[in-house]
Amino acid sequence: MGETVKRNTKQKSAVRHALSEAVGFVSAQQLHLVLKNHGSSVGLATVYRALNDLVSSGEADSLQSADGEFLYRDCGEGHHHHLICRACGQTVEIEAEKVESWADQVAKSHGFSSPSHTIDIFGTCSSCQKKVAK
Amino acid sequence: MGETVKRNTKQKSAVRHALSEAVGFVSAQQLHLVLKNHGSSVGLATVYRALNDLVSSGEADSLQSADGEFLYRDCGEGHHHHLICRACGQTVEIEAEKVESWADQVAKSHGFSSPSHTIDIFGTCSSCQKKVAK
DNA sequence: TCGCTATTGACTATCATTCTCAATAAGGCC
DNA sequence: GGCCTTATTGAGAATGATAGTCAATAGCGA
Repeated sequence: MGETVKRNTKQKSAVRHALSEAVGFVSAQQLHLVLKNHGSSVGLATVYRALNDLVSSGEADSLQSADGEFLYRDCGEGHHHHLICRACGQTVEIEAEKVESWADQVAKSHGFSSPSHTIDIFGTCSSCQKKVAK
Repeated sequence: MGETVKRNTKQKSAVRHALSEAVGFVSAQQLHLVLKNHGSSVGLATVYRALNDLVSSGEADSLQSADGEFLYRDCGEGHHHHLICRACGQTVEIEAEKVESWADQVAKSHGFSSPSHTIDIFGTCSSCQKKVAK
């Protein structure tokens, strides 16, 4: 059974860095574009692979947008949730300890083990409200 | 400005009915298969259209599975959330009034309007736990 | 530096979902 | 009931995100 030894490559660091620079959530495609525009000609497939690695190692966070696209975000700081503007994509990090424990309790009370959850709030941020109101 | 007048068609009713028969969440593709097997040769595109209509009219609920597929469920009874088994797909409906209002409050306190949210809990149900343990 | 092999990148494959458009049929009107 | 307008359908093709393939490349331990 081979434990694959991870290697650090320029490409992976490039993706990691681009992700840390990005504001809010970005798609793999967006990241790929950004990297191209900055000279790093990283392959699209590599961006996907790097992002998946980052997510499974807990360095990044992922969620699905309303139309099913996967979005990623830099996230060293443990588990948390997001409040996302539907219009401009601005993201606010949310503390949700109560909800966390609620979710775990609900799962346990129904006999479900190893619970995880998806909790995200969407809305229109104040500046986007103004734009619409204009 | 054209208000498109909706028509009731066999196909739409067929989808509605198939959805109401289905247990838990089903994908559009699954529904399409079921309909085919039952003789109704409804087009796949039509299933998608019907499901979208049902969702926007509030007759159905939709969520995204972990791999980005859209799943649908019959749902006349207003807003609620789900506890879903990762292994077998079994679904439990959850009351979450507290969490609802928490989500709305969080949104408002950050100046976000017209809040909506995505709250789903995933876990392994007791019978699937047994299977694995075997 | 050498060698092994994880990783890359260009391409292709997959798969869900949406679009196109001619043909069909729902439902109001007579 | 029959007619007419037009929403809806269905088959297939288009789209678009993500995953797989495989030869070539490049980490990194020795």
